[in-house]
Amino acid sequence: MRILDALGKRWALRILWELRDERLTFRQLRERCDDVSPTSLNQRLKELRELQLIDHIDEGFGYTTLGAELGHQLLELNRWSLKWAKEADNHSL
Amino acid sequence: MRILDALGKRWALRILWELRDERLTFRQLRERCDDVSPTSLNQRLKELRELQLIDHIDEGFGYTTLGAELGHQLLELNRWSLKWAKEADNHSL
DNA sequence: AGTATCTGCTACACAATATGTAGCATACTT
DNA sequence: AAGTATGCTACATATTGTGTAGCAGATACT
Repeated sequence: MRILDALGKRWALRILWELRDERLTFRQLRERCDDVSPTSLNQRLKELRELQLIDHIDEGFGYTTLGAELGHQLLELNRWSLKWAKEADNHSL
Repeated sequence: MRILDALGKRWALRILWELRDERLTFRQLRERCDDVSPTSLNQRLKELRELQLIDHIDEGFGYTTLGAELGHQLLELNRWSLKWAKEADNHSL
């Protein structure tokens, strides 16, 4: 469950989500992630790089080939969560 | 991004994963999640219940209808992560 | 009635992790 | 040489998680 544990850490999913369709610099990524602290961001980036999900070539951070596949899954997850938002609201959340 | 943030908290994904094909009691869930502290488990369960992803009727904790859909996504994610494990190993991790 | 054994969950002291602000070192531009 | 990006680190503070013990309720059995 190595990957699930990694994705379960704070900001990990969010970081991957924010990279879904463009490469971002460290600072851009910070802004998108509600100004997460650079310490935390750097820590997560390090881990995600070790897992070979993202890399840091030239113009900032972005998906590796492997990471891109995960990104696709996140898109599905998001499509679902939009539906979730509707239904959960209907049930008075 | 309410849901993504919730899923990004520690143990959240793991908890959902462990419930993928059967209802579990509080204690069973603890064991499956590497003996996570009851404090953390309870905290996460509370949040996931508020999000209407899991419920607690009769025989322990399990998916709601909404949660079951998310569980399906996690199965996909897992299928991918198995493939990931192979490839990442090949690239000398 | 008493004991045993489940259940979900809380208390609390301690440890790990995240936050927020400042700023460094490097590179590129002007 | 001064300005402006980059990724990243330092450090004090706040938040969160951990680990152990145990409570209170329900069910079952003697």
